[in-house]
Amino acid sequence: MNTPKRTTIYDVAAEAGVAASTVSRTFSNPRRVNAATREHVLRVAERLGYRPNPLATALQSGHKATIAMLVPDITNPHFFGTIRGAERRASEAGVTFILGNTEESAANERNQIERLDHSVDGFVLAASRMSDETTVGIAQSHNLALVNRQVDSLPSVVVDSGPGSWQIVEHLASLGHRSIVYLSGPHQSWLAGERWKALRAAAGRRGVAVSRLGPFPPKVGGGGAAADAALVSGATALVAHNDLLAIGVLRRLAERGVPVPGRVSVVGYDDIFGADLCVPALTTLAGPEDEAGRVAVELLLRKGSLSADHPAPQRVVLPTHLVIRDSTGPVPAS
Amino acid sequence: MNTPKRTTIYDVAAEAGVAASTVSRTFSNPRRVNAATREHVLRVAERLGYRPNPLATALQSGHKATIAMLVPDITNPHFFGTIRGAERRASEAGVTFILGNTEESAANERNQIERLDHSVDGFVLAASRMSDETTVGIAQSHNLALVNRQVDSLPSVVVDSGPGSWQIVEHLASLGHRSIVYLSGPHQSWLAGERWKALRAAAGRRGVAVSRLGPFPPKVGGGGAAADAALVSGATALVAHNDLLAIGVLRRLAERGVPVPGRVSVVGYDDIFGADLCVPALTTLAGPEDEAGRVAVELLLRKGSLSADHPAPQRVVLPTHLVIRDSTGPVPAS
DNA sequence: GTGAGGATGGCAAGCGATTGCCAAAAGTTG
DNA sequence: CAACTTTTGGCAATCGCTTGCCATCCTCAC
Repeated sequence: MNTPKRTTIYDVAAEAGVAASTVSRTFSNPRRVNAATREHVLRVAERLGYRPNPLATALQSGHKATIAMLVPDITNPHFFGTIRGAERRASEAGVTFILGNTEESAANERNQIERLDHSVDGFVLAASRMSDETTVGIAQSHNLALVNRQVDSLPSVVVDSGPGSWQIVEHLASLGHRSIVYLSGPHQSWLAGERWKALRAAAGRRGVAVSRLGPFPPKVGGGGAAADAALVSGATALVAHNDLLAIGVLRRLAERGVPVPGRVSVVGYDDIFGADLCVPALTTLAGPEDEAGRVAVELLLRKGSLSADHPAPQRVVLPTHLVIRDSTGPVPAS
Repeated sequence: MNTPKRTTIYDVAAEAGVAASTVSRTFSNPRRVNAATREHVLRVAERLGYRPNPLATALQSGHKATIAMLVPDITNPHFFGTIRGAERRASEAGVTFILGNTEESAANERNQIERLDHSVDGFVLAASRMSDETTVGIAQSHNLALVNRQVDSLPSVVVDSGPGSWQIVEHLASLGHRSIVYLSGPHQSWLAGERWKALRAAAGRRGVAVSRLGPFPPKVGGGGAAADAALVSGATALVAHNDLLAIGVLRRLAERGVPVPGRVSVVGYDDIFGADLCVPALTTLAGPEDEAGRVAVELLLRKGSLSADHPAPQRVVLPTHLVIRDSTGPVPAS
């Protein structure tokens, strides 16, 4: 509010009897100044309570020490792991962390990027809703790291749905299920597409029938319609696009008196907080979401210091594992 | 990465045939420039894809259009609601939102404030761990809005534990409980203290015995020790410092074969996601956490434009309500 | 026709750092 | 001791925008 005139390099310089440039170098390029002088300047700076002004630094040098993470829906617990991991890594690196919500809209996503453009060194885009072309276009002039999305050779980290989906199918098949229904999430979601593709492929190889219903809103509330639709399909195993939806399905099934896993088995994706609290506890594909956040930031930071000898941007794939709880069981005898 | 030379007011000025100051005013103080000129400048700016650089603006004018929110533990679902609300409100106001984790440490909190000092217009401090004195000190030179903490007359918003705790006691008493145990959270937590005080007062007025155990870590993992300790106390009703702890307690109780609410009743605070998923579903004191986040940001923004005619900084208290689910029931006959 | 006053645009001085360039000082070498 | 290289510190320009102050130019009233 009241600005008590923060101390600047000039104040320090005057007090220490050196030029401002020397003070600046003391902080930004210490080896450029004599050890004795440096010590002295540091001492004076300390005494005066000097703090470099990141804005001024950024304006001149372009180095902002700030990154932004954009998520489609900050409400969705699924993202909290990723947010957490990203914030942690950023904080460790002394980089300030901006969080933005894109409300599931590609346009909104673009806008935020525009807005923040000048203020950050790069963006972590979680489950981006933008098209491949748009993304590539933006990557031309911005540092990007994608989470749960792959576009060309842009740096990305995904929690692997391929093997995971295979595990799900394997698990269900080994319980005797011959027919699976996939309750899909939003169609603009790349991840939703990947999960479906992987699931279908796995089912094909295992000789299990699989069909897709939806899209359903990936929230608990979406579970009602999803469960009802699944029930008429006659499938004995339901795989939901994510845990939220799965929990909603479980709830609806309970309402309708359909025993789980007695009559149908239910599987989710993500292993969010709460997946082991519901009844029956949810069998779900767990992935290292925190890790995904960390790695994404890592990629961004690394890219910043990219030079000729550095390897090209990377695609990281993180392993998943199936957490088997109580919502899956042997196929009913009938 | 590669900087494609962003367009500046000078580019726009040159192209439009006016001075840079005119371009600047067109954006920052439109009424200061002739309507026709303004239109023209806007058109040119649009065509050139000009975006004001917030850093330069902030450096000169001091107006950063950015706020930071600091939470003690980004891992705790309790804060999700508040974070969400705050981000939303900030976004609505066109203010960028920085999120920081303080790892439950007052020192860390101070550091972050120092670091971000130059970059933001103000801070939302959620469940701050800093002492009253420190907080007041910082408030001298920084814009603060407190969530779930009250210090002097600093702007704050709290989810009211007083009436809430009263409701809890009332509910339990009406079920016949005569003896309550409070399973407390971290002692540095202001909120923990408030809850205990309110609970004790309410119990006193209602003639119910109440005692405090703990502190326990306010996480699911803390529930084990808490449940065990509570059991030996012989109380029939347990009130946990928050839902995480309550859920942990529920879990431990189940392990030990203690029927809930058959033998003991359990109540939590916060109504986090998952509170209605566990078995038995948790009776808990729900508060408008999102709202708290919104209001905190609101207070901050309002304070920014504080002038003589404005009212003094405010203390907002948000109402709670008790959500009665399945973890509370009549006191056992024995 | 003249002067007052408001509207409008431009000039230039910052905001607080970074950094290329230069010169003085110090260190090396034969 | 001369000639040269390396260190070290200072000068001043610059990043992109804001804003106080001044000069015009219009309007309007008398």
